[in-house]
Amino acid sequence: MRRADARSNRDRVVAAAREAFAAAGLEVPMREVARRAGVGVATLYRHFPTRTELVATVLAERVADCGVQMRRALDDPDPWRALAGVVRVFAERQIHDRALNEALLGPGAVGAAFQEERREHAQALNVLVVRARAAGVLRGGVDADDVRAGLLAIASLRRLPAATSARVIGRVADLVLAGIRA
Amino acid sequence: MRRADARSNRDRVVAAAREAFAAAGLEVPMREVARRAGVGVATLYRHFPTRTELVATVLAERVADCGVQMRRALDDPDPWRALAGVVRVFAERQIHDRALNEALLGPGAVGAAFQEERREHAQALNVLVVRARAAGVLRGGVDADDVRAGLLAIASLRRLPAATSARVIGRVADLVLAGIRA
DNA sequence: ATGGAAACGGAGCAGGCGTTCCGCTGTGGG
DNA sequence: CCCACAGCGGAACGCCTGCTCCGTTTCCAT
Repeated sequence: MRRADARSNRDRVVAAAREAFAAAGLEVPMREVARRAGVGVATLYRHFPTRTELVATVLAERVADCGVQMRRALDDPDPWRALAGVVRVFAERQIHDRALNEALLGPGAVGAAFQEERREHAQALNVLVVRARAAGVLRGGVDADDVRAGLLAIASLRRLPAATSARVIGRVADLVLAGIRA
Repeated sequence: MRRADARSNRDRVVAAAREAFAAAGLEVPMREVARRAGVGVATLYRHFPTRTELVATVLAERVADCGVQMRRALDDPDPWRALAGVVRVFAERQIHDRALNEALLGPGAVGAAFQEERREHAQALNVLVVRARAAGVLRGGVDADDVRAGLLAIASLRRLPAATSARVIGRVADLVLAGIRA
C-alpha cells in the first residue's frame, strides 16, 4: 500500500478545507477545496466519499477546541469571569471562523454528528450558570437558556458582511453580558 | 391593451411570492413562485424581468410597514416604551417573516434598493435613543449602534430551525433590552 | 363575430453544483 | 531495476437554478 502520497494528500485536503470553510463558509464547492489543496476532485472524494463527511471531519477539530475552552472555564474560580470568558471566547471565534457558526446553525445533518459534544458543552454551561447565580452575579430570572440564546445570537451574526460583523459581534457580546449581569 | 388578466396575474404573482418568501425565505425558486401563483414562468418574468426585482417588490411592502411602526414609536411620549416597543415589534416580525431578515442581512444587491428607507429608520432610531438617554433610562455608554447591533442579532436568529427560533428570539430580545436599560 | 396584438405556458439554454468514471501515472515491494 | 496496481486528474453525468424563445391562447376594439 502506497500510503506516503495518499496520506499527504488527505492532509492537504483537510487543511485546504479548514481554511476555505473558515474564510468563506461551509458552502465552498468541492472543486474549490480540491483546487486549493492542489489535487483533483476524485482524490478528494476518495478520502471523503461525500461532502458531509469532509465537513464533519473539519468541524470535529473545531468542536474539540471548544471543549478545551469549556474545561478551562470550569477551572476558573471566579464564576463571573468564567462565564463572561466563555461568551467572549465564543464571540472571538465566530469572528475568525465562519464554519463554526454553521455547525451550530446549520440544519440537522451537519450539527447532528456532534450531539454528544453539544450535550457536554450544554452541561458545562449549566454548571457555569449555576455557579454564577449562586455567587449572585446574575440578574434575577436569567437561566442557562438565556445564555445559550445569547450565544446563538452571537453565532448568527457571522453571516453579516465581513466588514461589519466583527464590530457588531463585539457589541452584541457586551450587550449579552450586560443583559445577564446583576 | 388587455390589462384585466395581466394585472390580475401580476397581483397573484406578488401574493404568491410574499407568502413563499415569508414562509421559506428569499431563496424560493422562481418556478416555485410561478407554480404557487398558478402561472407559467414566462408570465412571472414578463412582470418581473429579474429575480431581484420580484424580491425588491415584495420587500418594499415590508419595509414600508416598518416605517409605519417607526413613526408610531416616535409619537410615543414615553422614551423607554418607544424604544423597547421598536425592539419587540422588530423581534415579533422576524418570527413571522423570514424574508424581512434577509432584506437586512442579505449581501448587497437586495438591501441596496432600500438605502433611503434604511437611513430614515436609522435616523428615527437615533432620535429614540437620544430621547431615552436624555430620560436616563439607558445604561451608561449605550449608543444607537448598540441598539442596532442588538436588532441585527435578533434578525440573524431567524435562520435557526423554526421550532426553536421563536423562543430564542424572544429571549434575546429581552436580553438586549436588559442590556441597554439603566 | 372576428381579426390581430397582447399575454400566456412550458420546453429549452447556459451555468453551477455534488458525485462518478476511466485511462493514465508514479510508487515501492520483489 | 521493474512492472502491478494503488492512486491520480479531469472529463462527464444528472440535477437544479435563473432566464429566454416561440407556438398557442385569449381578450378586446371593431
